[in-house]
Amino acid sequence: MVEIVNVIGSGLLDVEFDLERVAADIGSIAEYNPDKYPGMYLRFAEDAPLVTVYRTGKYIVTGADSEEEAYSIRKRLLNLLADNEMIPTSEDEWFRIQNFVCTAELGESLNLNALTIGLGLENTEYEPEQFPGLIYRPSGADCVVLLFASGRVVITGSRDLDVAKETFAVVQDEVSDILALD
DNA sequence: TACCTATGAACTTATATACCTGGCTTCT
DNA sequence: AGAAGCCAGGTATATAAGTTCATAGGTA
Repeated sequence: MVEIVNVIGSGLLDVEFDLERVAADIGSIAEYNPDKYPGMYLRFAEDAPLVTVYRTGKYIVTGADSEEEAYSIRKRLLNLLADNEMIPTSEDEWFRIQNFVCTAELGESLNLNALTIGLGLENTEYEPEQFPGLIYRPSGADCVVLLFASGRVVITGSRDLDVAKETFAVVQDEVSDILALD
């Protein structure tokens, strides 16, 4: 069972913002400290995903629990800007999911040293003194899998949820084959 | 050698995972 | 006072973004 824990998306509005003014107009849900970071932060509610808006009109949504939530936050951003007459009307406007961060469970404790060998040294990184997880980059898959001795797994870097799910299924098979020989 | 351009990396945010360490508090 | 426990932060992963600073290379 692959569970989404974080969705990151980015988009473009075909306008240039004066973030100082935008932050002032929007009020307390906006936070802008150009000395610290060039983006303006926007959070609709305490536990809501974070939106980072840039001078160029580009923006990022981080911390969504689903693709739907990321899109609904984007819609709220568009509505908010429209209400404040910073209307981003353009054909160039776009938004896409850039990264799904997921967790999953293999249901058994893992011998990470055996897995490093079994999954292939060229595809794995395991330095327990540096980080307790095994970093696995399955060849061909455009995502990265972190495996922990507890059997818990993190799948990250995928733009497509189905890719993350398929990758986990493959890893699940590979791991059970390797551990059967161990 | 001096100056200019180009590249690249750190910064920030979210999030799970887990292991170590330092600092602080609490209990004996 | 010393031991024990707890909490926070650093370690690593992906990804977008703009700014800023460093370094590399090339040209004069």
